[in-house]
Amino acid sequence: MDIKQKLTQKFYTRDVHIVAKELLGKLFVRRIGREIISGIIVEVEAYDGSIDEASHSFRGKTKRNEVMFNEGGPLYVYFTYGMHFCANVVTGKEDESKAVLIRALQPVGGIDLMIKNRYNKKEITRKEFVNLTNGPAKLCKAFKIERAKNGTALTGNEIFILNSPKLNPSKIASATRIGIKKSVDLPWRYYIKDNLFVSKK
DNA sequence: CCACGGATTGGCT
DNA sequence: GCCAATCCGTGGA
Repeated sequence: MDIKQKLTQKFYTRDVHIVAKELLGKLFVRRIGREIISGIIVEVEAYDGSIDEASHSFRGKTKRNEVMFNEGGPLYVYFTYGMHFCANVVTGKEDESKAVLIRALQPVGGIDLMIKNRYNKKEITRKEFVNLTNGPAKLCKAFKIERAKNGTALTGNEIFILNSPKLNPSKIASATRIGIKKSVDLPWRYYIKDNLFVSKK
């Protein structure tokens, strides 16, 4: 079957909510030179520029959000709070401006390098391990994703996502999104139930 | 465990 | 000038 295959553009050009839910359980992979870092996607949020006031693209295209207006496939990386980067998977057709924020990963491969990237040390506590990738800016730090990665094609070999069987819907929960002040009631956050690395129930 | 506030840049009103 | 799709340390229960 198509286990362990890289997701293709066709996967990303579909509806943002379908893509968001199907991304759960898939392996997010980052190659840095010869090293590989990877983690299972366990929490995401959908943003829809056409009807969603919380979306960066709700008020139209700007220099900052222009990647969101591409056809599904690239990574949209934004800078916020003066110090953090967060990563989104752009979905849908050209000019739709819909994207999926990656909120949390369960570390799988390259964990030593993740720890170095995030804490700049070797030994960490159990609490620090749980905090390695359980938030959108935390995982970007661990995976070395910053401004220069904005627009990176997920069909390339630097940042990509590997396919895996679709999760049973009973394992997926939906809830309101975190950290926004507009469109607060939309239940567009999706996460894997009972996973240790989900940022918030 | 929870609540609160400071950090710190840059986008856009 | 305002404030953000966040994180972390502090202080109290």
